Parts: sequence; C-alpha cells; structure tokens
Amino acid sequence: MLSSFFRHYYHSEMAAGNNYRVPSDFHERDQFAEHSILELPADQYLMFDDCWVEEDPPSDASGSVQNPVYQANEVVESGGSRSSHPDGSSRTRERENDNERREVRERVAFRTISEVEVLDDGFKWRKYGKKMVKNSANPRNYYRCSVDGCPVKKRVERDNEDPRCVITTYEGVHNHQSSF
DNA sequence: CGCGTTTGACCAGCGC
DNA sequence: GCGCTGGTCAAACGCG
Repeated sequence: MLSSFFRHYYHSEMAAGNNYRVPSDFHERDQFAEHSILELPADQYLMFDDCWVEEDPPSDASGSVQNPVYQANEVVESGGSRSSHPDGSSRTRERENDNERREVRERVAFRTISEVEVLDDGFKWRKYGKKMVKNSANPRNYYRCSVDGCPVKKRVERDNEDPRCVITTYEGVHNHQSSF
C-alpha cells in the first residue's frame, strides 16, 4: 500500500524507456513508512500523483509562473502525452534529442504528506546548505549523498501552500547500492 | 576525534 | 554593470 502508486509510476516510466531515476529500492524501505506517515489515514499515505519530472522550462514560458514547482509540472504536462499511465514514446524521442543538446539531468520531484522533512529513503545524506527561497516562508534544505564519489543530491522543502506536505527533489543517479 | 549540521559568504546565471 | 536569486562552500560548532 505504502508506495504502490510510486512503484507503478516508477516501473511504468522505466518500461516506457524514459530515463527517469530514483534511488534504487526506494519503494522497499519499510523505514520510510515508520518515519513519516504511520499516524496518517491510509488515504493520505502518499501523494505520488503529484510526482513530476523537472526539466528546463522553455525560454518563452518563464516569468509568469510564480511557483517553480508548478512551473516544472506544467512543462511536463504540456510537453508530452504523459498521464498517470504514460505511453512515453514521444517523450523518449524528445529525451534523445535533449541528450544531444545538453548533458542528461535526471531529476525527480514529488510531494509527500509528512511530519518530518527528511524521509528515510535508504540512503545516507549529508546536509550542505539551507536557503530561504522566494515565494516561500519555508527554507529549502540541500543534501548530498554521503557515499564517496556519488553525485546524487536532493532538495527538501516544505510546501508553502500546504505545510503538511514536503517537496523532495532528487537529482542524479546513485552509483552504488543503498546504505542498508 | 570523527562526522554531521549550521550559517554567513561566495559565486553564477539571469533580467533589467 | 548592477541587483536579485538559487545553489554551493567552508569554517565554526555540536554531539556521540
């Protein structure tokens, strides 16, 4: 139950050939539930329907959208044929074109209802920064995977519009197994 | 003593 | 060029 939607999302994306990644065996961490959401009703477990993949917005789309979170979301929705069950074929071609133009940036963002901001996703993180960001009363925290040589980073911030929610953004792919 | 966090400084990109 | 903003660095500090 815990992360069935996420598992479905993740595998459907991978099956579609999209290059989206999250930490391996993320969805199998029991500790994830213990830390974050046990006290919540089952139907509020996780809001992975708000999962999206951030991409660089087109240059003519910037400026009018205040919240970068939703800006990223809109880019995904308008740029391809994604739904909760994406076919991914057109996006795969877009990806290949993107890869020729710029380095691959694998980034996944999602929102969870959680009391704690640092969710246990099976990896060990080292905090390296904290910043107040515009249009949000909550600070954004920056973490790096503490495994030597691993390039993965994540940003964590509490949703300004819904303080129950935590927005987590992963960037990069782990070059190792989880810490457990 | 080693490791992780805190926090102000610094830097790069962008718009004007 | 200047100011704003987001992201990173690194010294100081805290804790086990």
